[in-house]
Amino acid sequence: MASPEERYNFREAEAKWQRIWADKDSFKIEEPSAKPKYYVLEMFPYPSGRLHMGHVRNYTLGDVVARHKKAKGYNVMHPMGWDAFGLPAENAALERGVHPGTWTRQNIKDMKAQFAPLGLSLDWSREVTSCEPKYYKHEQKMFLDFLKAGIAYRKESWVNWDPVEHTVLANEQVIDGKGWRSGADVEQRKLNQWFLKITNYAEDLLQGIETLDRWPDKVRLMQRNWIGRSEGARVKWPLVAASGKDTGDILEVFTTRPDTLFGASFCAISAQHPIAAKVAETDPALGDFITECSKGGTSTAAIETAEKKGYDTGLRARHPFIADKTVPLYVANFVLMEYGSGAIFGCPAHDERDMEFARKYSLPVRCVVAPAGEDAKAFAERLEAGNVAYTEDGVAINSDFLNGLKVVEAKRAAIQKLETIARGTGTVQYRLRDWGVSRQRYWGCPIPIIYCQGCGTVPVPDKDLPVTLPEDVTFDKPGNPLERHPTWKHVKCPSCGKPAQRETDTFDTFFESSWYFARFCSPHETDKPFDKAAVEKWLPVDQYIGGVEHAVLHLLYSRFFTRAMSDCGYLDLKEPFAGMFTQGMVCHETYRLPDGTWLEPGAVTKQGEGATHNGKPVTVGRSEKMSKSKKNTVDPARILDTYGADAARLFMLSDSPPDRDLEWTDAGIEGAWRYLNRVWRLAADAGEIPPAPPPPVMDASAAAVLRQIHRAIAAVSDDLEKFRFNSTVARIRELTNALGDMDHSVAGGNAVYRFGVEVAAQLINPLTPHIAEEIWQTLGNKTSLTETPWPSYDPALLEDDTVTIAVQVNGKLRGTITVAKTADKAACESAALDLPAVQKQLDGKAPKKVIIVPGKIVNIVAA
RNA sequence: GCGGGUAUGGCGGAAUUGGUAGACGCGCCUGACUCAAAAUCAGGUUCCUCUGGAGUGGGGGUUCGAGUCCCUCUACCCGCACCA
Repeated sequence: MASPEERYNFREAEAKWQRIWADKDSFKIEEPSAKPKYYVLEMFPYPSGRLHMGHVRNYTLGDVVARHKKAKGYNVMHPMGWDAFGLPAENAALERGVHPGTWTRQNIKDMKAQFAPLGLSLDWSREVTSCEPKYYKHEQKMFLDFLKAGIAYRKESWVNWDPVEHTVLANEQVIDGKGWRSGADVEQRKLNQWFLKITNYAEDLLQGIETLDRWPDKVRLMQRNWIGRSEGARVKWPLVAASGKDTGDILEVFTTRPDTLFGASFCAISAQHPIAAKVAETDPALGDFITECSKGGTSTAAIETAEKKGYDTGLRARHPFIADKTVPLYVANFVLMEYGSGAIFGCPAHDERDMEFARKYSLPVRCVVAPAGEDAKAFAERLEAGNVAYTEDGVAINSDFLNGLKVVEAKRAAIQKLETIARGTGTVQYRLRDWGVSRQRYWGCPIPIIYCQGCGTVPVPDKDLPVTLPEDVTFDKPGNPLERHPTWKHVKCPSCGKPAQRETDTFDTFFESSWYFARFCSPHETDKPFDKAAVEKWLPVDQYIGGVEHAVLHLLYSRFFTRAMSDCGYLDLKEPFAGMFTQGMVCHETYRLPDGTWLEPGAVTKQGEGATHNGKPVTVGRSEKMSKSKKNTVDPARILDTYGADAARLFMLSDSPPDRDLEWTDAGIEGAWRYLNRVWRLAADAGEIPPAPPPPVMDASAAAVLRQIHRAIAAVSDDLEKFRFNSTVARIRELTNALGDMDHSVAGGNAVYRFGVEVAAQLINPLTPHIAEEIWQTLGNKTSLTETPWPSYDPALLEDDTVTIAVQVNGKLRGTITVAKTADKAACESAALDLPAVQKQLDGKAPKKVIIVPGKIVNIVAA
């Protein structure tokens, strides 16, 4: 038995319980089981080789859920694996000459070892590694099924091209329009690439969001906006050459504001639009402009923040409604080829961007919508003279047959007319684009396609799957190693037998993460990706947890993939994640020397207000996301070694709400560590008390603590369900504070105290499982907390008979009264009016009005 | 540029439907124990011009009553389709 003075030995205890859990297979699912299933999943990590605090936070959150649900009587599945394909492995190969496979597999080994001391309730027997053929072969098959089902197709699309390195760059590798390594101006190039038809599912993905009631509203909103459904019209504008003759081309423009067609003053097309290319053939200056637009990368952010520029093609476009009216056609750098038809019409009076463009190129501004009830003529004059567009609701003016209609009605009428005169149609447009899955990289899943001169695009036959990556590749030359491998890409055409070539592109790594949650349900299946029955039993994931940075892409791709897999007969499900939780980042203060170099936290000595490094003053910067570049990282291994897993977990859970950013502080982890020792001393005391039920008659103080214990169970249970882990910790601390303060010598004192410590161990178990088990054992329990049901509370013990309520005069607090819970309004009022502070405020006058909310407040309104 | 979010003591945060702002903790202060330190324990800690007043990023509004609802402004953070 530990003496109260002895400090808690986390090293011994944590290793001991981790061994016991492993020996007993405590975290495997029960099979068979009558219990309801619960699937807890954290986003599987990219094996960078170093576990960082963001991982620790993510997996701790999941572990709390998993352990709590297990105690609540669920059959819990909590797997882990590796998102093992990706760019960093190729960068390592390039920079250090290590093979991506060697590097990745070593990292997995290292990281798995770093996981162990965290004490997570993971079932490692389900581990999956996405870079292994036994995993990725299934997605090659899926892709071929998608191809058959018309979900996969090939088309040309634009990429960031580094002219020096001769490689395609990721957007993050394009910095200010230049390649990150070469520094050369990045160009946009067209390549043939594979796409998945996620746009076919746009409406269903949008509708599905409504069913995701256990997702954060902000994520649902972001997905809705990403899909970006908008109703509008496609409008046809026949083009007219400078000579006044029709060219025969018809420009198709998408607009959400067909009601403003009468205010059109120009049309604009993307620099990548076919018409732009055609005009450029005879106009070298336009060619230069297009080249200029192609510099700076493909990212939407870069395109939309660039200065708005246009080039007048000299062509004009025929207005659909006004006979003989034409507007100039520009090529503009802000028009996206990927959205709508790659062409817009500009109505400067009612669109900010068009207004800016019109002022820059001296184009007319014609007001065609005025706010209802205002003098339309005066409003129009003001608007046309100014630089601010009017984008609000209103009534059509200067618009022929639309005049007098409200915006919504005018849109409808305009579309109807367009359709009648065959100059356009009403359509629904989505911002969502098809998912480009081709990557010109080595370290990814090979796309199982063969190109034959005679037969064209030929899928690799099932019997030849998987197409595995060759291991003997070199990274000494720029470009994709698969492309220049001596033999790998040269194969016989499966259909005609003549020499043919493999597709050398690999899949986007989002491909692997779009179905791994299903693979976890039957990870050892060899001839199919997963067993249908297993997937039907375990999916959807009941609680998915990960960073908010994945709020759109990964989650949307997974939702799409689940639908696509269902359509190909793999399963029968639409939504893979029933519950979603997005955690915040882990941040730390930053430190810099006067010369601007970043310093690691360990290199900085803090003294009072200031900080120094080897005697030199250090600037303490604000807290930012932990990153290698700013050197503000804290190594979890060091923390675990110094304070143990429980302290690290407790601090991460207690300091901030899980969905917000967490600031890592040394003081915080120290505080958590001290608390664990305090709890440990309580437990040591309680261990001395023989178990006994509380006596029927006990002292009022002991009875009050007993009520508090029951309140703690209720509050903690509720907080855990709602992901309020920081207040969970606060509630548990309140409980242990009360236990520490209570007088054991009163009637029932010992029994209540012992019961309180037992409950505290159970409540804290999901958060700090090692010390909880140790306490549980100290109290003489023979079973593990992993097999112990969650404590229940007696609702009758949750509340006191009396309640203290606030008394306000004119909304300002002047005192409190303590009344019986059942006290009526009259009793509350007279008690409140009796307060000396209230008397003073009233100054002898009668109150004008008294508002009484029983159990809450009395507010006296004085004259 | 577009989309999403956040703002409360010296610090992290709490306040679940509009009802006692600052729970719980960190830090700090005072005291006890100690030769001393650490650890531990007890007490205190929103601010101010302090018998009162102010106060939840700034300004305005609704209400008996606003951190919470509405309008407006500011600052910071995240995502933007080839990082994962």
